[in-house]
Amino acid sequence: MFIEIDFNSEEAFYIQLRNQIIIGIATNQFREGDTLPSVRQLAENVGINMHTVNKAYSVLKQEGFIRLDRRKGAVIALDADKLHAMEELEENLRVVLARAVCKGVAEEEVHQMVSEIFREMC
Amino acid sequence: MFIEIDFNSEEAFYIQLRNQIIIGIATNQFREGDTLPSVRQLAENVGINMHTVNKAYSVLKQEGFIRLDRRKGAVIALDADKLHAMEELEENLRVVLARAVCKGVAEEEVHQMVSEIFREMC
DNA sequence: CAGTTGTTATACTATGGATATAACAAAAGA
DNA sequence: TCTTTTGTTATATCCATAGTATAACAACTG
Repeated sequence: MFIEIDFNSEEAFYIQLRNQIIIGIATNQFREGDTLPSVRQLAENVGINMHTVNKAYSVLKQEGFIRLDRRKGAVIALDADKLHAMEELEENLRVVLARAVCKGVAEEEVHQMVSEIFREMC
Repeated sequence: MFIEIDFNSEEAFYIQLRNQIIIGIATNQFREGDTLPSVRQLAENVGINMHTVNKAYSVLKQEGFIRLDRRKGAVIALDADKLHAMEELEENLRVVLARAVCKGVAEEEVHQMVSEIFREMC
């Protein structure tokens, strides 16, 4: 799995890391039980500070995507709190879709895009 | 149209304003040509500073949702750059859906949610 | 034993969010 | 004409966050 930082992006480094890892899990490049690189290792690989990686991992733990093990490090472990995930999804979709609707994107086009993205996942 | 600030939210005030106005446009509470409240007026109504509202309006202009007129103020005016909107939508959906997929949300459930949200818009 | 792990603590810089005043030209209303 | 309101611009300040830099410690690994 390739993780890399876009240093020109306005998105915070730890958010970029978080999102890429979540997409990695969704696309099955990381699976339940797999171990992520150590904070020092990943930090060196992508060229950022150790604490920034640590923050990304902390957020991922707090959001229920990984478990932080003293001996194994960061392990993929999903909490599967589906109700909470659905609520969060709806809030996010409402904003994201509103932006698209204003610019003339049709419902059918959204459904197609959703199907296409799901084809890459699971 | 009710615009209000959640002072406990972690989201920046100007982002909250931006999102609510965009949703307002998408749900037809604001229509092309309608005028938004003046920066001073809206600032007083929702209880925040004038410059924060000004920033929200600047972002909305830069993103192609309103036009800032010397005489009329902030006027709803969509640039309808659909190609750009589609690209942005796909990027956003990829992250948002990945989070949901990890927590066990099924494709069919997403389609239903999209349809439901579209029912509130247009 | 040496090296690596996660973890915690502290300190510093830079940036961004939010506020507070202030001022100005242009437009609107009386 | 006078006053008010408009958008706009310019400073300045305060605080939180992002990112980096060292450092140290206990626990696990080889």
